[in-house]
Amino acid sequence: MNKKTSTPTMKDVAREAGVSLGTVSNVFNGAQVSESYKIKVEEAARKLGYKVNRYARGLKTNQTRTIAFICPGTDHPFFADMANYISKALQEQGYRMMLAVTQYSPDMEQKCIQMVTENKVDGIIALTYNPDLIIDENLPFVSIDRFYSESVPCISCDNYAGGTLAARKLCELGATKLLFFNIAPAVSGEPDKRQAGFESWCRFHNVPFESIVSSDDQAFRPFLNLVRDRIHDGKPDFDGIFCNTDKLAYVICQILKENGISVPEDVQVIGFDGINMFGDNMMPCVSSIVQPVEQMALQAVSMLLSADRTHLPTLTCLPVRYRPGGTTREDFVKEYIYGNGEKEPN
Amino acid sequence: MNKKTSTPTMKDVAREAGVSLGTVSNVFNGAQVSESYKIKVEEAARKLGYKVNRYARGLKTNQTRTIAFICPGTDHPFFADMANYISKALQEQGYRMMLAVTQYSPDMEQKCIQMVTENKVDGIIALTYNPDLIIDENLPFVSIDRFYSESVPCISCDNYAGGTLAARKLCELGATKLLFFNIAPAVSGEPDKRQAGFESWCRFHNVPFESIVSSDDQAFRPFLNLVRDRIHDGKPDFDGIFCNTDKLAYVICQILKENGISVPEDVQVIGFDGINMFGDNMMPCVSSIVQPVEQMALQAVSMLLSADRTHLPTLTCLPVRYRPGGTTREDFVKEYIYGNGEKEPN
DNA sequence: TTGTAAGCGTTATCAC
DNA sequence: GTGATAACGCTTACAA
Repeated sequence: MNKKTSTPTMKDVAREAGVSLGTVSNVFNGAQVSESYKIKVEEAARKLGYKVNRYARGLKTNQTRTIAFICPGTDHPFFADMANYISKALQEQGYRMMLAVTQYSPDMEQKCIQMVTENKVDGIIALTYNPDLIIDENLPFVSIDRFYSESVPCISCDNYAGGTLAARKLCELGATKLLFFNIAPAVSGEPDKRQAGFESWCRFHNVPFESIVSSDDQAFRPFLNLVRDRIHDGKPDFDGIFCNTDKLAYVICQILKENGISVPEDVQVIGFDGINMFGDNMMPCVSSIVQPVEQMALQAVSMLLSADRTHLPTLTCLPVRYRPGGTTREDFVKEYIYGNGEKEPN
Repeated sequence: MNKKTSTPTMKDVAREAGVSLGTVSNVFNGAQVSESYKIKVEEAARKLGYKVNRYARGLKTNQTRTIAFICPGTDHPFFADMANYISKALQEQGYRMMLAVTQYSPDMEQKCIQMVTENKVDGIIALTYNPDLIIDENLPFVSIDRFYSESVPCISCDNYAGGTLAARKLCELGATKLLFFNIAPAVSGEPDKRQAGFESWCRFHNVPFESIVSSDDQAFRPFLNLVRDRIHDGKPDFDGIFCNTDKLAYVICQILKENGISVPEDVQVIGFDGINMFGDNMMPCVSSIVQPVEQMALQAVSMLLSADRTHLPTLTCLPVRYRPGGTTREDFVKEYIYGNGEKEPN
């Protein structure tokens, strides 16, 4: 019985194989080692069940092949998807992902950065709301949806174009009097551009519109009241709504229906995000401008891991697309019922 | 200019404070240190911006205060919620969470275990499907929804009771001819008990029922065909369906509606999981038996971190509850529209 | 109390 | 090519 009952180390492997410690290290790091020694070492390692200790390695090499993803929480599908794609991309490149959730608390955001820094991650991808976040210049950092400074690359979808697209789509589908709905965010960020894009398109094309932004603490109630005020003789005085998020769009649809208005017959609604009901990329909950979450994740990872980080773009906007989801007047084929894209023979 | 441009170490703090290395360590570990020295050290640390290097600490102490959560992917809301609650619970206890996604691949599951083991996590919480998973007896492990062996505690909701509850609810709400729908899982697990509970209740109460389990590769198509076969003169020969998951329930509702059947008027549908549309615990997508995800997460964490792990229960089943979600005949108040539980004055 | 020094499991720099 | 040996930044006896 060995004196060591715990996990075997390189030393143990070296002893077992009858070679030196350095040789064992060379084998596992792909350095020049004669075939016979290599085999001896590999056999000894297998026999002992040796696993590299990445903490020891990290201490020595000063890189851990671990990156942190900081976000408010994976309860929201957008963050959940982002976490999923980032994690997948990292694993494929031999990296690990640490997940830190902040619940929208600015303090927690800073604490999470501190936490993962102590943990010697090689970089951070963060989706944060604290405008005064202190970011270590020496630690690779990529921000999603929020611009911090020239030295922190920011990834987002093309929010402005998304707003434009929403307005255009609504009009193409027959809407003539538009509304923009949003719940005011606590701090400004890239998503604010959705409204700007929407309004700009409407102005340019002389489409009448109105923007309603409620305060955060009022939740959805103001929209309920507004919708009711705008209904005369059972008909609303608007016929198209662009909501800043799918969640808001979903609730608005509920409100409309509860007030006797048909969606999409009377009023068409487009949201933003492209949320899928069960995360399988096939069941939209509303018609929406969908964010390219996977591309954003891949881009964030690639920029974070990029060898030369001195010439990174300050802001990267990835293209959005429109997807019907039943709240606009449009063929909306439920492919998930009928099978692989084949349309139901009727 | 210091020769060291990188992050300061305890040595730097010691030099700056004019004390020894051991004293600095004692300060940060709450050991007995005279007040004057303590202050000197803390000031030096602040001045230098010292942060503990957890890799060095972990190497020495053999514990990293990091645990791994392994699951198929956070794209599905159930896993996403689980990841969120586990992460939250861990952070509150000063632990970090590593997220590893497997995409339902048995190989990946094993690889992820290897990966996080190399990373010296203090424990693993896993939601896996590989029945032959090799689990290191020395590393604390808690399994969710799958029983492995006496030495691996398994957490799940009370699936059997959930099946029973679904059957009972459907009947209480007026259904008389029931159906159970499921897509056959690749491997058996705790969730299989849902069907058993459902059928047992029906038998005991002499309620006619039928169970339809389609094979995985057929997706939803078999259910579409079946529903159509069962409609005679526009009326189905069943009036209540219990689906093994919310996702299936959601699709079934779509299928029913597309075939001219009203939900919940003609047919009532109950799913399983308790998925919330935007992760905010208030927007159900179907009537459902809801899993106590937060309690399961807390339980998993507490059992994993438990000081005495020799007397842990083999299987822990947490209670489920029924929640109306619009697909059963029942008051379903959309609280998120009208405000904090106050019902709309009518 | 405070300082000194050994050692955690690696990698890396040397001689050989 | 291979084998000693010195770090990496920390904790922890043990000595002072």
